[in-house]
Amino acid sequence: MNTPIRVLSIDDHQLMREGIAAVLAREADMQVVAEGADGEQAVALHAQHRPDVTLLDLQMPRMNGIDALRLIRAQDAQAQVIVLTTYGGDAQAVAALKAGASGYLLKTSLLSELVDTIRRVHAGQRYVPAAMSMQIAAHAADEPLTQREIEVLRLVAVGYPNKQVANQLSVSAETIKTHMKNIMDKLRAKDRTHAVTIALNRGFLQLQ
Amino acid sequence: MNTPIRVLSIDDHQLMREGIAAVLAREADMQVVAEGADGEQAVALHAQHRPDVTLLDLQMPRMNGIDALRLIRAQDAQAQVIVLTTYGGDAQAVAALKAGASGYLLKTSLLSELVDTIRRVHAGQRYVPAAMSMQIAAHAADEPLTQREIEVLRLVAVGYPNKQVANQLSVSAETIKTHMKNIMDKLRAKDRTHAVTIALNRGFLQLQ
DNA sequence: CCATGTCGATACCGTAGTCGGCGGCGCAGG
DNA sequence: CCTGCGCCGCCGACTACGGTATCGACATGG
Repeated sequence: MNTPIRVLSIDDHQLMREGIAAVLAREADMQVVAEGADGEQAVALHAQHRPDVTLLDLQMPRMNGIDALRLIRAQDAQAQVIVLTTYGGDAQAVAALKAGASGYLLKTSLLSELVDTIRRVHAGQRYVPAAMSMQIAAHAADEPLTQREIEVLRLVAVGYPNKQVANQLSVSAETIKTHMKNIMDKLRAKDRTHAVTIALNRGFLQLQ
Repeated sequence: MNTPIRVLSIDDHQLMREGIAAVLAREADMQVVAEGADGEQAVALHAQHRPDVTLLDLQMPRMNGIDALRLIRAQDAQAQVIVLTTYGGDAQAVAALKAGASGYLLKTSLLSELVDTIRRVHAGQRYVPAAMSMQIAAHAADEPLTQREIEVLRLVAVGYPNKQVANQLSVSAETIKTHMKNIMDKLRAKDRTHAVTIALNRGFLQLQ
């Protein structure tokens, strides 16, 4: 290990970054070369340092992790990014992997799993731990929501009746009903309220 | 500083505990005496070590932080506990402070804020940073939801119609309608779906 | 070309949400 | 003490909205 793995760490929690730094400092073959607190910094720091591996949180201010990931991969198709998040649901994980993530870890992971994943990803492997893979697999057969459906659901979540959603999106209320029907079928929800909580749990929607 | 502040650190994220440990290790007047990963460990470790200050996450497996906090304070009314959480909404913060927390910090806090709060709390002060205080103050005039109302809302969140909520709670459907009316008034929600998302945001309900 | 997403409609029924009113229980303050 | 007051529970009637079913249509893109 003459040349250590150069790691970029992106997380809006300063405490979490300290934790990551402390853990990686104990590994002889790893070195944190830069840290950032939001998506914009992630893109800038990646361009500047070209790290071997980037640890990236989702849910950050200014620019979310998925968008940052896409931009990083657009600038450097070889970029190796491991998403390290609290919990996003299977939909977010799928979105991250589709956007080119090489790993998807939860912050509840063991430290050994983190350093292990960094080494595997640096070696060119894609690695998603078993627990997360199973989560994803459990919903692999489910049709994902379309962008439009998510848009509709986001408005429903904040209490808009169908008619107002329709106005907002400049379509008829009947169209919204059709969308809601499809959404509830896909999510196997009993009603619109249930659809929203399922979508939150699975990561199609975020709070706020 | 001949006798350092003895700190107990409770968080289900091993990475976060590492971060806390790394930060406190740099402070000459602080010392982490034990770490735990859930509420039950929190209670046991507090009884065993009698730390000066306990850092406590909410949202942990086995026993949540609020219940652990209550048990710790029941065993030792002098226990100084700082809640350190991702974000729970004002309702959770209020619940924590009512349960006897001496501080309420977000994991997004600056490191300086954490060590500062530990020193203040150890000195006997109650300390809640400005950002959080304002959050709480913004809803101080709002009437909180009753236990019963939360119970109703929890069932509504998973798609139960009023009639089934009524059966579940062995009351009439009209009673549930009354509860829902009161809930929506208190939360200023437009409908039941909105009520659920507001309750999630403010920490009256948790996902899952 | 055909699958998919988007949009639209009609009609029916059940549920949600509003309004106003009623009663009992337990607890803190005059 | 008993008087509120808050919480819980209950009722009926009315209106609005949600959810179902079953259609049809058009554009895009693999």
